[in-house]
Amino acid sequence: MTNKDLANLIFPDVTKTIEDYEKMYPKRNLKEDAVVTRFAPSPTGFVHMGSLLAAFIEKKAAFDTGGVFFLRIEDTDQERKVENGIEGITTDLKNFGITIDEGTISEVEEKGNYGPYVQSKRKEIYHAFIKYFIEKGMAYPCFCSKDELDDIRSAQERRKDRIGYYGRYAKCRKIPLEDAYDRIKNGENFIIRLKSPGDFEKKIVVKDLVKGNISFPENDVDIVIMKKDGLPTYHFAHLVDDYLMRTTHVIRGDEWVSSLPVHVQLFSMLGVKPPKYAHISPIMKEENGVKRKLSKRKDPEAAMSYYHEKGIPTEAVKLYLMTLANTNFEQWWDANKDKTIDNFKFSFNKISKSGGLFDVEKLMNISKNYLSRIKATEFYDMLVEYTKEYDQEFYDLINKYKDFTIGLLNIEREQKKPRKDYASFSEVKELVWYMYDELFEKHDKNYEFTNINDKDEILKLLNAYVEKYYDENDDQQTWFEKIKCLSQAFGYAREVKEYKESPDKYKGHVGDVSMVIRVALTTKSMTPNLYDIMRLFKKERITKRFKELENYF
RNA sequence: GGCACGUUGGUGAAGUGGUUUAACACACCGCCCUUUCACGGCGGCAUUCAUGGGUUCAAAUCCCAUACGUGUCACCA
Repeated sequence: MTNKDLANLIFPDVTKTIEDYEKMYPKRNLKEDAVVTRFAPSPTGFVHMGSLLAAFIEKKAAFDTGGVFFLRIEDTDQERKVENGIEGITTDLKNFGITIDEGTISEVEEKGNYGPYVQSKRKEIYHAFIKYFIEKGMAYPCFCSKDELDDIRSAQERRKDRIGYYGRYAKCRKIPLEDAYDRIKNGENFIIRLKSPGDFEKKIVVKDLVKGNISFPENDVDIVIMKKDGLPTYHFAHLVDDYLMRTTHVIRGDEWVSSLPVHVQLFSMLGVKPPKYAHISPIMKEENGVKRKLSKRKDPEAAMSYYHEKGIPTEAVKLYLMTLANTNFEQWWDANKDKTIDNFKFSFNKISKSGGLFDVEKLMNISKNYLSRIKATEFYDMLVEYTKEYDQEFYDLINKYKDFTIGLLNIEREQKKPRKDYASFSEVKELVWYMYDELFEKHDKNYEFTNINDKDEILKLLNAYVEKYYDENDDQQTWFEKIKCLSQAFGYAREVKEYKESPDKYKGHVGDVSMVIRVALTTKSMTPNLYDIMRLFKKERITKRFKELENYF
């Protein structure tokens, strides 16, 4: 009786060897420093912001080095599986603009030469590897029931011993080959465990690209590598898949760091080089003074759809994730205002070691910056997309007045320091409603007059202005010069300075007069550049607004 | 409880033994300003890097201990 006999009994149908698979999936033909990464989620629903950050980093690392980024579905836990789970992942990635080079593309399709990319379809590959482990005496069947395992655990707790199936507690490890053979032959239930060669007293040092060198005791736990349903556990699937798919960098959440001793052990038992590891910290959220992991269930901002509905451009979310991914990105972006994320070189050692708080405020600020830097036409196109889905009325308006809207969005945009009005598409309408007559008519109006608020004075000023001064063809300088003249004619100072020097001589100053015009047209005391607004309005609408004010009084 | 990692302002953080009287950004506060792009401008905001000890001429940076936080210890990933 040999290990081989046992292996053949357990896997009578496995014909391919691991060498066959190594040949089927050869080392990728890429540049020396090209990085091969993978996003490997379980199909349990939408993609969480933390996973998205990982996917984003994985994509970026591969993109920067001319490598490959692929999507693998980890569905070895058949119980957690969710209906259309794969679809949820692929569409979330697509909506977020992360394209995959290889892997699963829908519930039923995939592309690339290293598949299948869905773990439940790789059973026979895993079996070949598990068979190999058994043949080599590196794994063995375990017949322990749930109750027996519980007993072991409570014994360990009682003795204040380490928890786990190892050393003298690993009782199935000692079952003679013949006995194991017979029990399996008799149809007894079993799973496969790793025969760990590790020694807990010895230390190993594992290099992590984010956390640096981490030292652990060697793993001596005989972990389960194949479950009762015949599917491998995460650890074993990780070994087989990332070896065969030739992954160079495993980027994942830091809940995996404590498994590192198991993983490096697995790779060394197979006799192959492990990938490089980068463990990223989770995104945190603060609530009632307590920090906790951003939760898929409790926090709406963990889902992509949240940003989509709010009309926060995906590019802004990406920029924010980039600042979380590489702490030096923000400064780089500030110094390279015309560049995009693609121009930025990602580096592993600039990933933050500890988990940062998810700061929506900061995200909004980044969004403002982003939206202020793009072309008005780009902004317009995205606004059309957004309103099409969420605001039919505004959608119709901006389509009807396309050039006008673009002109409006372009106010104070093409300059060194563009105006930063908008953080999201959902707030545009509330900021510019007064620009559209259709919205202006039905909107609640609260004219925010300030220093000059006498009804008659206001109407006199406005009348004189349209009749004697305003000309829609004036350039900005002439236009303002005329307001100064108007001010002078009504006893207001031409310059603010003059007024400040001798306030008794004047009723106010040119700023006060400008304000009257601004408020009369828009009802608001704070608007973008008044000259530009008036250019867009033209004389007709200006007179109309002034008239409406008369009725309002 | 074992193992591992982390701890710089309200927040994200720079910083890797001396140019740090701790960068930058967000938030906050003050002042100015309504044609200086006011969703701006200027200024302020940690005598101190969790705490205590040690090494050193010199420490946020190195070492030790303590506290706190996080992860993990499944036939879940």
